Amino acid sequence: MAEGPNSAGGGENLLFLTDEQIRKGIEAMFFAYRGFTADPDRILASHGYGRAHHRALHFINRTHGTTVNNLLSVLGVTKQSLNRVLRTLIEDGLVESRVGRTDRRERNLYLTTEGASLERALSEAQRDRMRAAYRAAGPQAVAGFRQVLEAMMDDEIRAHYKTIKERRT
Amino acid sequence: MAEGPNSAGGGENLLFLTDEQIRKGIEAMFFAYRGFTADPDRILASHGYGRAHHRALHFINRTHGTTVNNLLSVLGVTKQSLNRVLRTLIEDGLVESRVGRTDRRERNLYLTTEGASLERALSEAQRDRMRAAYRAAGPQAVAGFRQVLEAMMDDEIRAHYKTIKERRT
DNA sequence: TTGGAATGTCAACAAGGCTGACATAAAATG
DNA sequence: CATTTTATGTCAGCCTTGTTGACATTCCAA
Repeated sequence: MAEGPNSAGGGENLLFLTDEQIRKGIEAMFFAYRGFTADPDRILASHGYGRAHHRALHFINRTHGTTVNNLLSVLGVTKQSLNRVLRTLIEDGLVESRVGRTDRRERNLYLTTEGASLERALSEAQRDRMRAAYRAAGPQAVAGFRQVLEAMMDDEIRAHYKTIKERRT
Repeated sequence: MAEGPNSAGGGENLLFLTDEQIRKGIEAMFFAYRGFTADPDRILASHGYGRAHHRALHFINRTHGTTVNNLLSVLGVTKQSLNRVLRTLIEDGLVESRVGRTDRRERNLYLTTEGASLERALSEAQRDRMRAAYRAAGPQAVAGFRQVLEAMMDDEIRAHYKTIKERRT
């Protein structure tokens, strides 16, 4: 038969999975991620913040009152690293940290009015680009985009993502 | 009509572009990129290298004999930053830097046997995950994935990407 | 031949990861 | 009630990888 390296199994058509195709996908991912972060990065820089601050603001905004531990597992960083970022956000009055009601060891995190305002500016910039890309590619492409991205996540992380996915706000 | 915030024009159906959809896409991008880099990161760490080394190896491998300037514009970093990475790779015998024949200010970069070997290990790990994701999502999803990613790049970067795309090896 | 562009190097600094050690308070458990 | 575990914060030190600025070298073109 001599079908080449991608003829292995399952009865499905896997000929589209050439190394060349996949290599292009890798580079597309690399270049697209740069575009994806470019706009918020500019805003952040003008405020003296970095991407780490953006991520914290984003996830605090998405799940109001989340705990530090929760945030750690979503962001996948150490508490020391997150703490440095949180401390500056709290000092600058963008984030409020309240002692937990049921468990007073916990800290529940909320955006202040000012924090919500910066978060909105950042996510609007990012959404604008994403919206333009979606629009250019069309609904069917977007569905495929999401499918591939979801399949690319680590299992544990996919659980986080799905939690977010099912939430109704 | 009261169609909501996404009813603006063009005659196309843009109702799928809800802020909620787009927010999910943003988070998918964030989580997927982590998965995308996780496997090579582990290999790199065991060699005492970081992502910057991976990127350099990748693009030197793709365009043998590329110059430093060329690499700079693809990677989007300063020459000082790239130089530090290149220096360690050269010192460790993974990359060879030859003085340009026509212009002796230029340095043409090549992977050594050892460098090519590490590059292969890194890209194989990354391709394995990408292949699994592609396989799980199917050919149509992959096409959509690539369309959206391409639309998300900066214009200048898209030019780089397309150059790569059209190359026949 | 001289000035400017391209290239590379050195030094210093910052962001944001990491580990390790330690403190505190509160909850859970014996 | 005593002890252990959990959640959080903090200090110190290290690494990678980005940044600027200053400066040397090389080449090309006016």
